[in-house]
Amino acid sequence: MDVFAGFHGRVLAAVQQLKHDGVVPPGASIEGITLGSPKDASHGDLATNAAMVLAKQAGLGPRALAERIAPLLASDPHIDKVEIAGPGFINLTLASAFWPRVLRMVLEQGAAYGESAIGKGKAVNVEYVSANPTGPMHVGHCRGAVFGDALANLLVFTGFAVTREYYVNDAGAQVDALARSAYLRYREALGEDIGEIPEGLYPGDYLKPVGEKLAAQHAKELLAMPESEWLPIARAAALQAMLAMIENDLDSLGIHHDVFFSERSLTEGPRDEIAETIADLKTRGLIYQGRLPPPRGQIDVDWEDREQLLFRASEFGDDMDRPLVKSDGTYAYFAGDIAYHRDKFKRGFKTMIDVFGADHSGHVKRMKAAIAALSDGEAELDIKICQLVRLFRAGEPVKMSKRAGTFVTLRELVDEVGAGPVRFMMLYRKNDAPLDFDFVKVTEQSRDNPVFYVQYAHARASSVLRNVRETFPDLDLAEGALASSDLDLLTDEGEMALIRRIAQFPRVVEAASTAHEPHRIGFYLYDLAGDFHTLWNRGKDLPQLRFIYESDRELTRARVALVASVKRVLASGLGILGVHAMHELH
RNA sequence: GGUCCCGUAGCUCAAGGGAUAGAGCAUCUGCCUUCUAAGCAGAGGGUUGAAGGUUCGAAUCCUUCCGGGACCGCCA
Repeated sequence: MDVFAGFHGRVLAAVQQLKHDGVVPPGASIEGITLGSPKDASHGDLATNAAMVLAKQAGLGPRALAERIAPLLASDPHIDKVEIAGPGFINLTLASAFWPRVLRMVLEQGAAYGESAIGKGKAVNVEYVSANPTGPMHVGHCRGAVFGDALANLLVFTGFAVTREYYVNDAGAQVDALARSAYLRYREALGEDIGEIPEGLYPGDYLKPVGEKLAAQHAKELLAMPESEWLPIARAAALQAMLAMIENDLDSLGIHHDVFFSERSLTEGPRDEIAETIADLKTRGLIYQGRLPPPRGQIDVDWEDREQLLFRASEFGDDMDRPLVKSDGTYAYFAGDIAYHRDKFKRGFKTMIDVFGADHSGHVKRMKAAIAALSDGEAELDIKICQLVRLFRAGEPVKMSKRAGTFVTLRELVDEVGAGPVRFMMLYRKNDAPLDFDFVKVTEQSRDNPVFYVQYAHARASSVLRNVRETFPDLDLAEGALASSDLDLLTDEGEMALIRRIAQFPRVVEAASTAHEPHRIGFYLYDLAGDFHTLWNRGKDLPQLRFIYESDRELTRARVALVASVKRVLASGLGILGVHAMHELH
């Protein structure tokens, strides 16, 4: 629950009153009226743009209209001062008695503080990771995985019914290549010298256990079979092992999906869902046989101009129509992806979020086109593209090459710096901006390292709560008990700044959720940690500002309540990011 | 050639269409030996790539250009 929510209603009520009084036309649109916290503290605690938004419609100057609104707000007992400023802002200064309510709310609600009901229980499908099951996960997958997971957490926190989903690309040529690679390892396990793994197959050692398992299960049976018979067996075994490995990698980051959706199941299930999808599109008149122009500006010797089955994606904003069937007669990947999203829609998801890597940016328009076509515009698809991650070690780029085998896996990353730092850093950047990840920096104990800085604040708060027991052993430190402290005793500017910051948390959460931008939580936590550290440091020079103030038990109790609130919000925010809050640093 | 993303302080990046565009690092100036903990406080630093447009109001939305990155039937 946002502590400021009531004030927004107050502003709207004032506008309603003015409509009643004939100052503002009854039909005036109140869209765009906001109530927010000004950046500059001298502008008060809250500010609304109502007068500026309505000025034109009311035929009054913004400031003149503000003069009419202001008295209506001033009557609120929680509002101490109403000022008109700048081009027509109405700035509200809240009564000092208001602020203790914030902390009381935090302490009474505990883990629920900051939760929101804006999701209204709406079903949202978040698809993320969806790495090809052909090997271990590498760093490139990591960002999308963490992003999708944190976004899902954020949506849950704001009242959505979230399903976390992984689309398993277990159909197509690369999975057959995987199967052949596993088959080679099987022969190797039987004692055969297989030599070098041929080009186009997967050379990694991680397939050796699959070969050994096949050998143990089937002995030499598979050797006698034609490829058409052993391939499905090898494929199934390899896929199972790869998925287990991927789930294990994801587990090391605390990531767990609700649904693993098999691409293969679209055509090998009870019905051919891709054929159904194409038929569906056909009845909508969106499928035709035609030719595509060759790609311009690049030489493609393999280009073959041919009639093919096309989806009219261009009618829904895509740049051109898209083929659904390959020249060999099998479905193109896109056809399966449409069928998959159609399946999501049929399962009741009207809001879908796909988290893609930068290399999939070209798919955004066509996927949105497909969703619009299949749902008659009823479903909404947001696609979040995570840009590349560049690895550094103490400022030096880490060279990676898939061929040279110097590729950094997700597992290596987590093993070296830990899941928490990996998650936090992957989220400490907007998704559509590239991200630099420095192995050394994330483990540094400095203000420059936000992971440390935020964790340190939480550990420090925990430390205060431990230490206060020595001075006041009888203080009840439970949040519910601290809520009844005399919070009016908190009057220092540093304390007030902290309370105001804490009061922002619910709005930051809602804004981050609405924008699908979990990074905002990370930046908020950094700011909150900064306010807390600053106040702590002032206690060095001014002992009367210390949280634990031996000569005043009640004041200490109020300050401990503040510290407990900071700790709670830090923990909640870290929880959304999926980072475990530390009680001690080591 | 096209599509998408990015361009903000010296560097790395924030900023729900809102007021004087903010942090950290670096630089400069002071202070300091701890309520177990990263030392602390302050200062300077900007034509938000450029030019138009929409708006009461633009870093944010639209158009064009410049620069950087990703991608560009029949791979998934």
